[in-house]
Amino acid sequence: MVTALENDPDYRQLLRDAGLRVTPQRASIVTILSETDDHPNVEDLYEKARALDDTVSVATVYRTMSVLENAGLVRKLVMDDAPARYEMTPPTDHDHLVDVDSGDLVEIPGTEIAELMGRVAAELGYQIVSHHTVIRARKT
Amino acid sequence: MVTALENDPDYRQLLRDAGLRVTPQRASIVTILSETDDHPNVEDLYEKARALDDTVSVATVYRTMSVLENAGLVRKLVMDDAPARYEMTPPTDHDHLVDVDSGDLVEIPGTEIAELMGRVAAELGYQIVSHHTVIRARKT
DNA sequence: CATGTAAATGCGAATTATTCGCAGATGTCA
DNA sequence: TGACATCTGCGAATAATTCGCATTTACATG
Repeated sequence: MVTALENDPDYRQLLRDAGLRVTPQRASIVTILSETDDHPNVEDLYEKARALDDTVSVATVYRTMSVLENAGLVRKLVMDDAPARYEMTPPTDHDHLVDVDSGDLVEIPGTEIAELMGRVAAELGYQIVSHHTVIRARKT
Repeated sequence: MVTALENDPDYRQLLRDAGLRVTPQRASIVTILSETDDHPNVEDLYEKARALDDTVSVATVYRTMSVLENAGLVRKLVMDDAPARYEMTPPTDHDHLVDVDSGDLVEIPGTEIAELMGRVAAELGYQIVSHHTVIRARKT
């Protein structure tokens, strides 16, 4: 069930804090993205957003995701052979594992990976902006 | 300088061992990929392959990379916002770091990351098929 | 609240990377 | 030396994403 937009001042504020205008389209998209547990691609978002607000266009979904990614509110997950998926930037970092047989996307909990990467980047004289790991694996 | 194809039975054997036919196009492409230190995309490969053998077509470069990737001879590096790049599957594993300012692609040496991922995947009941990490970072 | 203005939107066309279909060429193996 | 499955080039087709532009709209300011 999707919460009525009027009851979600949170997301509106999130947008404002990022210096972005709060449009109904953006509100719908962010609401959907916040309330889902999976990692939708643009098509998913477009369809669900349309159900809330039938003025949303695909182009706007793309533009919104780009803008949100830039603002650091959203993370883009680039897949090997499928359209990109998105998730709200998670409070606790995690990486992803794709089940090559079923296509499932599993979150890898914990910060071990992130910590190691930070250390490794530091050794090379770099500071991490973002990192993205996708493991392709098969159930044992 | 590019070594004459006739002097590179290595790559030809590599293809045969993978059950693939050795065509001049594939030989050119594999030679180029083996002798380069950077991580070319299809366009790079196409241009360089043309210099060796002007019958090579883009479609064949794509097909060859796909076939080589499937055979595990080549690794595809999926970038966020640019065409995929390729490298020969390295004897010692490594991951990649993109300098967000210059666009440079730096190899991360060592097996620490790979080991950690193997462990983490195992904990989730999976066995790694491949993993791919791209760190986006900025010089400190 | 009226309103000027930059920012955002929808639409469809354009781009970009990649794949496909097919007819002809060519490795490989008997 | 065939036979034939595999490859190839070509150009057309797809799929994902971006762009151009005319119109609308959020929102700061008076």
